[in-house]
Amino acid sequence: MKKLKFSVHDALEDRILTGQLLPGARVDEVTLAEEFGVSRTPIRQAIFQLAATGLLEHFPRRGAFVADVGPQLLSEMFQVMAELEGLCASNAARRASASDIEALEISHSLCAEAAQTGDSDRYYYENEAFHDLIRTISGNTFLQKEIDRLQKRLKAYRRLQLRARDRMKTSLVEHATIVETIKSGDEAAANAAMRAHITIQGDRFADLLANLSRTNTASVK
Amino acid sequence: MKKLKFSVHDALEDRILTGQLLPGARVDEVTLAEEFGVSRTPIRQAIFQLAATGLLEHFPRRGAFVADVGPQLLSEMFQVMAELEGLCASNAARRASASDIEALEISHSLCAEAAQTGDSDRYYYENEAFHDLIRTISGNTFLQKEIDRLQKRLKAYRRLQLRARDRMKTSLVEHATIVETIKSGDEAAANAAMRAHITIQGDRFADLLANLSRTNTASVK
DNA sequence: AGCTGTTAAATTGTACACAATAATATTGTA
DNA sequence: TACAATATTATTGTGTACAATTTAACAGCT
Repeated sequence: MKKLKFSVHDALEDRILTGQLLPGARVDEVTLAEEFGVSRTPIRQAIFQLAATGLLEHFPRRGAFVADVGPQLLSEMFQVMAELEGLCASNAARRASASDIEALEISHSLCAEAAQTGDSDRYYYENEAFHDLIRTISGNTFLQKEIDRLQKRLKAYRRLQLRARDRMKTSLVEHATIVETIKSGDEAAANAAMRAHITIQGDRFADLLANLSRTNTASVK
Repeated sequence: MKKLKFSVHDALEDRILTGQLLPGARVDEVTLAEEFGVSRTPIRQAIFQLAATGLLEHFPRRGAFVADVGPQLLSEMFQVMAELEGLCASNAARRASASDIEALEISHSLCAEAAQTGDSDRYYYENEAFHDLIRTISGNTFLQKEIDRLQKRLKAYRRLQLRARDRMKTSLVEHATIVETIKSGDEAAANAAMRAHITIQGDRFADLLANLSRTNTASVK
């Protein structure tokens, strides 16, 4: 029976995003209700909302579960993500002002610092900032929201991602290309660079997930 | 107090999509409750779900309203839609089997028939079928769902769309190009053709909306 | 033992009552 | 009359009780 500062919706979402609630886990109304110190009603509200955004799966009269994204769906989601981020890059290449470019180069150098120190947590953070900035420069707020939604659905898995040092290096090189293409205003090139960048991440993800499910099924047997 | 066959969620969604509930309209819980012959609880469930998908806007303690999409947001949504449908076309060009091509050509000829008779309602229907088919051929189910969501959010406005004869003709020509590019397996060309097709629609929409809001503000004054 | 139909327990769906808050109306004063 | 403070009304948010349905447990049968 904890006191909480934000809404039940946010608290539940946070639990999913941080991995306290793992994919496939059952989301029990009464348990959460007494845990949050509220009745079932607001819990149900949150569950329905999260189900609508895709973070939960809800089956009538059978309860809610944390959405379990299989390798197939994951790959599909990354394909869409690559396309959307590619569009951001196109827009950014077309619209970026001088100060935008400057900010982008600063963000990129921060990524470079993080990569050099080998601090993968910091790189994760700076990388997010880098992509966020491009989305902002893109200027399409609807596109931003759609990407945010997709990111949330992937975040539960991203937590498991490999923190390989070479990935950080190659990622940085890709970022450099993206910065260059945006700087030069070449929409098509920026789009292609960003799409490739995201697609590679997706492939890494897919590999990881394939490994995990293989070891899982092995240990279950 | 009507009896209803589907869920409150679907019924409410239907009212928005068919224009019985216009953008900006207030969605009153008690009114809907007695109208559907149920209590407020299931109505609230539906409202929260629809708000999460973007069809409704919900303000705490102030009620829910049918989402009112301004010209800016509308344009942004169409840009995203163009990108997503473009991706479908790319995928379709890569994956289409011989029978897929055949089905696509049949669907296209049905559009042509509708255009020739000048039946805009029928063309609307056949056009949807044509696009649906391409999405299916694309094979990305996640992408399909995302497009469906977006379509729903636009449908409330699409109802208002011009049924100009020349648009039907040019649309058909664009369809022909799309079919050709998919047939030839040229991903990039299919993508470009589809994006252009959707973008033109979006521009038409924006024009229409601009006119409407102009006359609206004029009549209000 | 394996299967099937019935019964019991657990869990979700709905209704209703009350609490909290925002919107509106009213009244008093300058 | 115009404005401001207050009171009233309406509407949403939450808690709780009960109904409906699914899941499981179990007994009886082949």
